[in-house]
Amino acid sequence: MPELPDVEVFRQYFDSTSLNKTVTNVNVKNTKILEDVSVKTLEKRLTNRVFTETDRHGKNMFVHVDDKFWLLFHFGMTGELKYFRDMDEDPQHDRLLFTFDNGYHLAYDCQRMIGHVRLIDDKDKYIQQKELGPDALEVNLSTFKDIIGSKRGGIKSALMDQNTIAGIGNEYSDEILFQVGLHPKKKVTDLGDDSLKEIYNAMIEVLHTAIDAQVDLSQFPDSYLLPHREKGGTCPLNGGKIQQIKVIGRTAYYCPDHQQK
DNA sequence: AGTACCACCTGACGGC
DNA sequence: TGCCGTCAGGTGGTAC
Repeated sequence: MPELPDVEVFRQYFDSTSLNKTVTNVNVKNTKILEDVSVKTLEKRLTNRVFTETDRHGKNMFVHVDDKFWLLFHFGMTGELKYFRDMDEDPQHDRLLFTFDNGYHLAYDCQRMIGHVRLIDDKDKYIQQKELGPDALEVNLSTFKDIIGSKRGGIKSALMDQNTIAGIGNEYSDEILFQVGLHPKKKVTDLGDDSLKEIYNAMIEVLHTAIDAQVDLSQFPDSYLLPHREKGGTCPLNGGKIQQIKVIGRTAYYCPDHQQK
């Protein structure tokens, strides 16, 4: 599901396909994905414009339009981008389609329509208004220890809280805790300085590794949980059976043999 | 402040 | 074969 590494790969994909071309047509195929903007306004403000650069904060992708304002993509659970020429390649759940002056198209495909698109004038102000925490790949160790260390609940919920650190969701929080050998429900207050530092290092390592692998699970290291994160999965470290538990309403996967409370 | 639970939304899957 | 309940999970709202 689109978490920080996925969104970063989408951003790189967007950069390599859709920058510096004039948008000749904007086609909103399902209005449910629009947030605080009408079809008319979106079409009017994007037609005949150029996407000039991109940025990302957590799971949010920002696209600068004529260096003036921003188009925000949030991918929800099932969002993705596809760039193509012939309309027979138009993906099944295309909700928003751009056409460029070279005849190619960019589709925002979102099966479950939990993602959304909106226009933003001031990106930093938007991040502030949403009260998002620092981006997981931008935050430094000292800030990480301060903000995670001040939490009272479990470590998994702290890592997934976008207002604490932005970018980590259910799957990557499982991977990070797997790498450091901590139980998902371990209380943050029971963690020492060294543990927080280990979690921080694992977070950076896991996120970079996933981006380098272009989030292709078959390219992940053998020692990673994610390729084995399923019912009946086997721990790649000790052959133990991967367990599932509910943590703040999410299904957490972990290896009980080496991830203890 | 943290957690529990619900809603949004579609499609896959298991049970009968 | 086909219908139904459940689940996936990012986000946001409400209740405790």
